[in-house]
Amino acid sequence: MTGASTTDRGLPNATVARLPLYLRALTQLRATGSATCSSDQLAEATGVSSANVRKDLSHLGSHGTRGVGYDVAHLQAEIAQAIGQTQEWNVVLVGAGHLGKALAAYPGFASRGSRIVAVVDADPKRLGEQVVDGLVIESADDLDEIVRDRAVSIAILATPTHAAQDVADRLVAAGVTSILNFAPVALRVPDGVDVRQVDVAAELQILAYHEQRKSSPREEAVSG
Amino acid sequence: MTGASTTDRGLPNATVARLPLYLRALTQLRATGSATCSSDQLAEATGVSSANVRKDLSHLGSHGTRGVGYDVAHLQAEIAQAIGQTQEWNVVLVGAGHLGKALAAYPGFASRGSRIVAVVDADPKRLGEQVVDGLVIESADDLDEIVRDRAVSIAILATPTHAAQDVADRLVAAGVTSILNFAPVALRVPDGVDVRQVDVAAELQILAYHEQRKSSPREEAVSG
DNA sequence: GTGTGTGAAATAGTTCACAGCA
DNA sequence: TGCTGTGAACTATTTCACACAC
Repeated sequence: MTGASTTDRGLPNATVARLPLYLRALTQLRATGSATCSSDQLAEATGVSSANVRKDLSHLGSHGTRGVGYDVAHLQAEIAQAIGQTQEWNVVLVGAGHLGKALAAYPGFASRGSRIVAVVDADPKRLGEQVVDGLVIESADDLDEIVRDRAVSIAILATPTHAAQDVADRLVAAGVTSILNFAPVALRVPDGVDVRQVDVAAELQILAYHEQRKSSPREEAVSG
Repeated sequence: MTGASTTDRGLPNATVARLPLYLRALTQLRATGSATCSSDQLAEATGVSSANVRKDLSHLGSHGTRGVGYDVAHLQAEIAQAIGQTQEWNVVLVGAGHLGKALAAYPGFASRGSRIVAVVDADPKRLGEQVVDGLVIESADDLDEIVRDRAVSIAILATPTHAAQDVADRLVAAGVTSILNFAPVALRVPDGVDVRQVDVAAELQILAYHEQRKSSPREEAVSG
C-alpha cells in the first residue's frame, strides 16, 4: 500500500519533511536564473537521492517534462501550495531567554512562511523589553488573548523545562494546534495537536554514539 | 533482515535516536527514588510506545526482569555506555551570533555528555568577548589549532548560511568528524563524517502543512 | 498475576530499473 | 538521447501477541 489512502490528499510524512528542502533549493535555483532543473540537480542541492526526489515530487502529482526536467517556478509554486506557504502563519514565541531572543531575531522565518507576532515571558522584569523591531515582550498571562486576537495557530516553546508542559496546556486551551518544542521534555497534548521536538543535547548524543563507533577498533567476522 | 548484521554491534538508527530520551527519563526516575521501572513507565515519559521501548532496549542486550521491569540505575549505565556518555565529548561552537551565544549559554549540555570547549567567530570585532564564564570568543583562523589541541571531534555550526560550507570544509580538514548544523543548507562532507541538521524554519513549515490540512474541509469517500 | 523478550505480521520508506515521452 | 514517472524489490521500523520467567 502507498502509505496514504486514495481518498485523502495526505503525503507520506517523510516526503512532507523534505518539501521544505526542495523549496529552499528551488528558490536558490530561481535566483541563479535557471528556468528548469532535473531531479539530479535537486538531489545535489538537498542531499536526497534523485530517485527519492522524483518519488516525492510524483506524490504531488507534479508534472516534470521527460528529457528536460522540472519548471523551477512552477514546481516552486506547487510545493508552496502543498505545504501551505501561500499564506503566512502567525506564530507566538513563548520564553524570552537566550534561545527565545535568538529565535525572535532569526531572519529566516519571514521568507519561509512564518511570522512571529508575539513574544511572551513569565518574568515580569522582562515585560516591555524590545527583542527586535516591532516585537516587545508581553505577559504570559495574555496568551489567550494574543492567540485569539492575532489568529495564532502555531507556537514555539522556548521556556525552561519545568514550565513547558504547563505552557503547552495553556497554549492548547487557547486554541494553538501546533507546537515546536525546544524544551527537553515529551509534551502530552490532545489528539489533533502536533508537536515537533528540537533537542540539541540529544542531537549531540546521537553524534557521540557514532563518534564512539568510529574510534573503537573494527570487529568483524566473528564466526565466518 | 534485522537492519544490522550479526558481525557489527550497530544499533538501528531509529533506536539510537531514542536512547537519549530514555536516558533523560531514567535520570528523572532516579531523582524520584524509583529503583525499577516498567516499559510502560518509560513509554509514558518519552512518548514512545511500550512495545517500541522493549524492542529498543532488547537491542542493547539489556536485561529487564520479567514481571518486574528494569533496574533504573543499571539501565541508565547501560544506555550511557552504549551512546558514549561514559566520557565527555569536547565540542567547538562556530558562530557567535544570537544563536551561537544562546547555545553557548545553554546549561543542558554538561549534564548530557557534551562540553563546549571553544567558541569561534570570523568577525574580528567579537574576538575576546566573553560569552559565558570560561568561554571567550576566539578567532576562526585558529580552528585547526583548537580542534587538535583540545581533542575536539564534534562541531556545532551556527554561522550565516553563506559561510557554512566553507567552515565545514575547514572543520573536516582539521579533524572534526561530526557536525551539528543549524545553517539551512545541505553540507557536502566526505564519507565518515556525520552531519545532523537542525532547521527551525523547516520545522515550522512541516507544522504549517499539517495546520493547513486541519483547517481544510474534510474530503472523504470520493467514489465509494 | 505481571511485565519482559521476541518471532511474526504489518506498515513505512527507499532504491532499482526501465518503459515511455519529449 | 535524456530525464521523468513508477511498479516492483528491498530495507527499515513499528506493532502485535504471546510464551516464558519471576
